[in-house]
Amino acid sequence: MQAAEKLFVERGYGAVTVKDIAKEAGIHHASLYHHIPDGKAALFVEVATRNMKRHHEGIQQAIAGADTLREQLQGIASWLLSEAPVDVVRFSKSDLPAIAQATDQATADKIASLMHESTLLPMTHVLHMAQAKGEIDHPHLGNMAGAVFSAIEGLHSIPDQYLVSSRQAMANQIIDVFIKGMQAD
Amino acid sequence: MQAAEKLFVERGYGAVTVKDIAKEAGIHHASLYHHIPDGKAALFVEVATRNMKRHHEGIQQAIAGADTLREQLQGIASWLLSEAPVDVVRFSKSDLPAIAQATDQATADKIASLMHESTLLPMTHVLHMAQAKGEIDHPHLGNMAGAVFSAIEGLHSIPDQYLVSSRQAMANQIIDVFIKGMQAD
DNA sequence: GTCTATATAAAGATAGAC
DNA sequence: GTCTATCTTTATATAGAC
Repeated sequence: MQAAEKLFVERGYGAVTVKDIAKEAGIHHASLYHHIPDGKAALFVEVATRNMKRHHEGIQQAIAGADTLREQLQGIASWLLSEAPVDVVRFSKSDLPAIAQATDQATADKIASLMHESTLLPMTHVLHMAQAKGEIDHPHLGNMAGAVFSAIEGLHSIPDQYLVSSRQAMANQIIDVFIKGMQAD
Repeated sequence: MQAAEKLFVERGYGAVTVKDIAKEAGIHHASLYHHIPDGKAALFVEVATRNMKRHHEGIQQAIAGADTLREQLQGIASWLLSEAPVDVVRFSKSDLPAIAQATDQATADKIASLMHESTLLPMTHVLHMAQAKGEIDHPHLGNMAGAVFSAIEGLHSIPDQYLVSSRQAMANQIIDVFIKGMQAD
């Protein structure tokens, strides 16, 4: 019944009502409270946690299923583009402050940490492994991991009708530019 | 009185209440309706339009104030990092649908177009100019413009306490990688 | 587990005094 | 132009029947 995940992740905490969720699930909104006795904020926390763990899993599998940096990043892009956008800006500036107020700061901090561990750390790890193998040579891999991540996620914002090629093809172009730009002269 | 801009742009339409705006402006929320007789949605439209026009102006000036592609992109980054985040994902997936429902689809479409013209088109133009001068050589400049934009905007999501170097320094690193990656072999 | 009905609180909005 | 007071609608949440 956690199709709440879709709505929360796509539109954010404040922009989704419990009625929206109930409607998506095909039940009356009062019935939802049987499943979420602790209310909307608790549901968001649960759903955000699930979502981040799924992302961690998906990204890890994408990494494990490829050998070269290019293939690994393409696999991560494939995963990210198959999921609802991970809007880190909205998350840190809008969702988490609201959750911190509805519950407490520690809960919000925990989700923020989980997000970082689930998305940026694996990306950074991939770059470090590639650097150890000599595929790239760059002094700021953490920054580059964030940049690649943001660039790929940004593709979600392009409406379908404006797409000239697939988002995956565009992601691959971006990845190629990053890899080439991160190589030693 | 349009300090509503700050709140709307930072947190999004749904996450900001009229009372929040009134409080930020230091007046009672009922007093706000003297200035916004057409309500919250109309205010958002007005504010979003202003915001996009300011961005267009800021980006154009950053471009005009520099000669090389690197300096122009650094100038654009400096502008973007001095402003509240432009969260295109939240905008397209959350804010605009809400505005379309509160007003009409045409109004939402207009803002979306303005956003594209104000941010991505100037960035793309810069890349095309640089290509004409031989600074870069890449077949998908529109995609690259979006990628640079998203990568820079993503820096907003890093909390101050986690910054090891300034956002501008990180933006410059990203720009260098992009330029090098977009150059011909 | 799901519904109807209802309570409570918050948000958007208006009226009218000053 | 700003306030207090009030209205309406919407949202979160609970109670209790089925």
